[in-house]
Amino acid sequence: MASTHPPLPTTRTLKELAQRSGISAATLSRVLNHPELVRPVLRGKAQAALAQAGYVPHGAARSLASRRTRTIGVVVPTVDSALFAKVLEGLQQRLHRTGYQLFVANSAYSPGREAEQVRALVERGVDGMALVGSTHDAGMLELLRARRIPFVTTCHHDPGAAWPTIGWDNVVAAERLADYLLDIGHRRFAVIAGVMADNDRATQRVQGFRRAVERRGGSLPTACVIEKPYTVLEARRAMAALLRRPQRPTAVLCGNDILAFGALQECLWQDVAVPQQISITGFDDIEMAAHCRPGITTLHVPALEIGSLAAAALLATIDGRAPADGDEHVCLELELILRGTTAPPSGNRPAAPPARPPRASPAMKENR
Amino acid sequence: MASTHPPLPTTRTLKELAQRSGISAATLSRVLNHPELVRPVLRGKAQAALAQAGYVPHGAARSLASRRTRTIGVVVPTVDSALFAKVLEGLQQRLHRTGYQLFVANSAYSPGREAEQVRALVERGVDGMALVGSTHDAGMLELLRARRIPFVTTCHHDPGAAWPTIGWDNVVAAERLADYLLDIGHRRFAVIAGVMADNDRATQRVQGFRRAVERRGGSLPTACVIEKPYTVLEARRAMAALLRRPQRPTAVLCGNDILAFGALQECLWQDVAVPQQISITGFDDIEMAAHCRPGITTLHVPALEIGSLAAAALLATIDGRAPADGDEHVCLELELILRGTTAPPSGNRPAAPPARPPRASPAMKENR
DNA sequence: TTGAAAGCGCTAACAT
DNA sequence: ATGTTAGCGCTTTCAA
Repeated sequence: MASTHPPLPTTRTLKELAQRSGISAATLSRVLNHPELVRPVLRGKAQAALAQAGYVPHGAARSLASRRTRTIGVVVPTVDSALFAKVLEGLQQRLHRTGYQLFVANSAYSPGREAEQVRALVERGVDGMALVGSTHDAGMLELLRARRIPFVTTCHHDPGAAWPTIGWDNVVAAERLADYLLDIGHRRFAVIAGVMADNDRATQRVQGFRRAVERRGGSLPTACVIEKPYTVLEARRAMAALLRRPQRPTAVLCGNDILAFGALQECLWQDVAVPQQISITGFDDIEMAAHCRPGITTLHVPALEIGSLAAAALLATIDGRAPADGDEHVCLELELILRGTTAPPSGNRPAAPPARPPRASPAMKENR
Repeated sequence: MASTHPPLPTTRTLKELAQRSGISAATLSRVLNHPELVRPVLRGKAQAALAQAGYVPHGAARSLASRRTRTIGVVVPTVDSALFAKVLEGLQQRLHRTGYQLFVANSAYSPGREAEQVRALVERGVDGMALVGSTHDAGMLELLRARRIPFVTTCHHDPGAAWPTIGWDNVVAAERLADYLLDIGHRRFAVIAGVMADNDRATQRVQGFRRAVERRGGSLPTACVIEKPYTVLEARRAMAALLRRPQRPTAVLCGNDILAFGALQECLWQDVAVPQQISITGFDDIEMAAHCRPGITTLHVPALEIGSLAAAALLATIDGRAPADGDEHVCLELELILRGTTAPPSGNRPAAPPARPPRASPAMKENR
């Protein structure tokens, strides 16, 4: 199976290449890094020599001498999430175009684990880091500060942070969702939230829901907030539990679209009509939300854009440019996407609800 | 906002630490890398000094001297896929436990782009690489070979490959799915496939479908194979087109669960009963497949396991151990998961189909 | 068992 | 504009 191969080409280093090409290693290096400093004729020769030798720079040596690695680290809670995956794509797109590579690690929603991963990446010499949210280990932040490693945090908004943040205000966004449900007449809510411990985004969303309800004189007792990991299965279990309650909520606010999808499917399996008997909302607007029947009412998070803005902010800081003015704390407005999972509570409506969800499927037109 | 900070600790390097601790840099280095070579007393002192100084090794210097980076690279078609995300998680789990970090790049399903990314990662000095499938740029493979960089390929099966492969046989698996539909009486098929150009997995799945059909004397004309990018929207469009045909297929084989989900939702939106009027199958068994109504009949791909097996194979090769015997070409058997999207074609059944999909929801029991 | 010293391959001052 | 030279911070012989 393993065939014999020709011997390895012997020209691996610049020094060797310098000797056999008659061009000094310094010039060769310049051609690689600052070609404009080398006269076109020589540059051409050098490039030919480099190409002909199939020269591949030695990153470690390069980094040791230049003190940069052209490498960025990112730690997300998990890569197995439609949202964070898109953020990663956004980061990659921007970074790869600029010749950077991306270390990806996951924190599993634990600040301690995040700190470990960050440290491992700092050891690898990353030129910058992207993180998620506001909840971080103090020692980790101190390490980043002491080492002067630029970093940004994403998917949240924190105008007080001493570093750039790229995201949105989870409290305000969640509030808007609840406000909408209140506007159309709902008063009896339940929440299927993500696990809130160490998760500022999940916590803030619940805060937003609660604030909206209380502002209208209602309340959201903790018994009405079910915390669940972000899986479809767990969301179904939570919804199943809610449906068993003597007094069912008329609307269920979910911590994200995965939870909303699970909640919705459980209703469908139990022949509970959505939105006639119960309304459901999500958060993130992942692809599925637009296409399932009924479509999920949610807030659109421009995840790709957030990734690419984060990359841009990082690159700017690395290059010594301060992030463009007013860009230190990008706070995006999330669009409210009304779909089929929400309607006024049935008590509020004059006639019997239609037997089936609406047939119209506008999502076929657009792509989000 | 930017407060003044205490000056940076001055002890950054081993040399400095050596001077102020009275322990030589060599010993300090040994304590870090081969602690068993240092007598316990000295080792203790050294560790104390290291810890107290908050010493963080300099990866580039380390790599330059030791010729390893404790870094692995992986290039997947896209990170924004439930399947590849899980493979990445599997890789991370195993790798992080061993002190490796992961570079993640995406090929966007293009071998040329994959080659670029691999080269960039080789420049970064990765100790090993994980790739997807069998379709690769020849120059890229040559680079990996010349540099003696261990690599594995995943999500396919190729017993002829000169490197370890971890995955399953897409032809055989697809065949099994089609066989099942044939067994329950289907004869009129359509396929919603992934884009096959440069995608061996997508191509082989269609081959498998076709082989099964032809083996029973049927045929799968190219007009019945619609190629689409792996998005829910595109799958819906494909299914909409199929539903418009004068002679509808009784079963639609989809290239993966995302396509199957889209196909299913389009049927639901159009009030086409699944599986009574049309059967649908997926591939991968992503979480959603178990929970939507009806559940999607599919093949279960143990993505997490594949990631972790790939990591194990890589680590074994890096450590100079050959992958355990028989492990060079791991070919996993995929379990066929029968759910609600498949049933015998209606012509084959005695009575009228039930008006609604089945209520039973076994997926609540297990987690996949 | 420990320390001294020689690089690892490159970049960036510094000379020319 | 190009070449010479001195490190970058660590690991790893080698000698003691």
